[in-house]
Amino acid sequence: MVDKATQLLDDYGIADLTMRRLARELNVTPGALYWHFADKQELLGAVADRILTPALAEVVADWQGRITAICGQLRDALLSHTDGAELVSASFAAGRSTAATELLARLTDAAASAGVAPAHAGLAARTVVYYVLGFTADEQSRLQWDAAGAALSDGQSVLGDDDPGVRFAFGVRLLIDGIAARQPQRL
Amino acid sequence: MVDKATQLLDDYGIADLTMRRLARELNVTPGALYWHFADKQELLGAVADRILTPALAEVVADWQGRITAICGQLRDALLSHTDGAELVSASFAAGRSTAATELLARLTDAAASAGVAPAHAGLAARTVVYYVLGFTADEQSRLQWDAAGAALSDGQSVLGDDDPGVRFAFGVRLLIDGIAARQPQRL
DNA sequence: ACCTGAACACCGTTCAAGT
DNA sequence: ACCTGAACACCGTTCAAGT
Repeated sequence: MVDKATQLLDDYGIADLTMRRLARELNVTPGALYWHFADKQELLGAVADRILTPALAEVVADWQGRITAICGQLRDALLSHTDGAELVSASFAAGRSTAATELLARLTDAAASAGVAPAHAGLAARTVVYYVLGFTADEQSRLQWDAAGAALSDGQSVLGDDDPGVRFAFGVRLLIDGIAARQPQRL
Repeated sequence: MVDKATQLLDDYGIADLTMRRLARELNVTPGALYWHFADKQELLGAVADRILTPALAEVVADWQGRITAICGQLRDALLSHTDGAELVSASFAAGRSTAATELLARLTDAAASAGVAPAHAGLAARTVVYYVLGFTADEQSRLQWDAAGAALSDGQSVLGDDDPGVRFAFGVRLLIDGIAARQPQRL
């Protein structure tokens, strides 16, 4: 069920991931889905959890390394599925992905390790998540847009400032520096 | 047309801001709307622009002051309309709000003033926008959720750490410190 | 220039009834 | 326990034809 939904997402995108279409693909009536899921959001949350599973690999490192790793794994996971960033963003906002909640908890932990006051660590973590989701949704929509169209004009650069990975890392470092400045005092 | 759409948004929320409903409210046929707007996204972009107009008030200050002001004005504008953050987020992501683009340009300017390399100023600006949209969408959904329900349980605090304004400012400062760290060298 | 009528191709959700 | 049939109340978009 979640398998077929994920496959539908990958093959046709989030706009075509409808309850009716999923039912058709499973050779059941639309109503049948409502015995397994309370509503569409719950189904999407389950798909989000599936997408996020690879991003839950544990990492042993200092707090900067943990944040960098989680951000990178999260972005990779989102980019691995058509409209992945958009779907996970929606499920995260609706609070219907437990995996997203777990990821947030780990970032909160890392922020606390950085010396951010307990009351603020969760805020710092959310700031990071908003960035990764926003950046990746943006990247993915451009990516998918010119995948279906121009055969990438390429432009000038050889290796650098317009590589999405490099651009992504810029923001991650910005956030890490901002978090570092949240320590009670610099040592 | 955009007036009625905005009114519909304020009164019933984004889910009920449909082309058919807007047409009904204007005493026209759904098809009539497509003489004025190419599609629904264009209409939503126009509503987004309307919402964002108050956030375009110019501010004279140093770069930190400009970023803080733009973020605050943006959040206020979003909170002034039902589902404002969600609607503007969608229009921004789809690149169909010119006001959002203008706001991004101003943040890019401020980041450049901060000494961020020209190639990176736009990235820093996007990071800020992702934060404001993410934070405010989150805040607004909670706000609207317990506006329709429990008469706010209130909890413990008297003035502080769980005031959304204070929480919002935390992230803004984090971002500003991160941007400051992007300067070629500290003076 | 601006709108209607009517259609096309869909949605999410509910729920009595069946097996 | 799990699903069907059938309905309810909708969607966005197009386009010939009218005024």
